[in-house]
Amino acid sequence: MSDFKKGVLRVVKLVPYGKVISYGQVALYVGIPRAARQVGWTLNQLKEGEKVPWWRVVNNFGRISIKGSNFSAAQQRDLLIKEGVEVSEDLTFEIDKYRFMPDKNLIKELGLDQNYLEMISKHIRYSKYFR
DNA sequence: GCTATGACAAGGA
DNA sequence: CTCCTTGCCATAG
Repeated sequence: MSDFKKGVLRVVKLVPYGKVISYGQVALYVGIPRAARQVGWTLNQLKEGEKVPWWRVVNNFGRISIKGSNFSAAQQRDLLIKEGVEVSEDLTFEIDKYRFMPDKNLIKELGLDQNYLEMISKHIRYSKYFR
């Protein structure tokens, strides 16, 4: 398995019950800031046995954007609602209310190198989800 | 090694 | 708000 895929699975597993994370955020924590599309691609490859809470991964605008997959948007909505996320019929919700924000320790555990973190801190667009 | 393909993101019309 | 365009980059073939 590629490092990228391993990283994605690892990050997604960190997201707790009732919280969500965006594709871009996952990419950020894996260490490749603009690989959001690949995160979606990776989740699409999931096999049944892998215990990964894929339904907690959503797009950055508070919308379920799953397409052409083993799973459907309706399924994802049901799973999220079951965890207390109030998803409307049009598949949107208040992402700020449910977004997973790792604390400093957790970020440290991700093992991202210092240069990367420093680089991110200079880009407002990406530093938003590190605190 | 090269091309096409996305469960994306952001900005503009 | 909704569409459209561009940038993006790990895989599959």
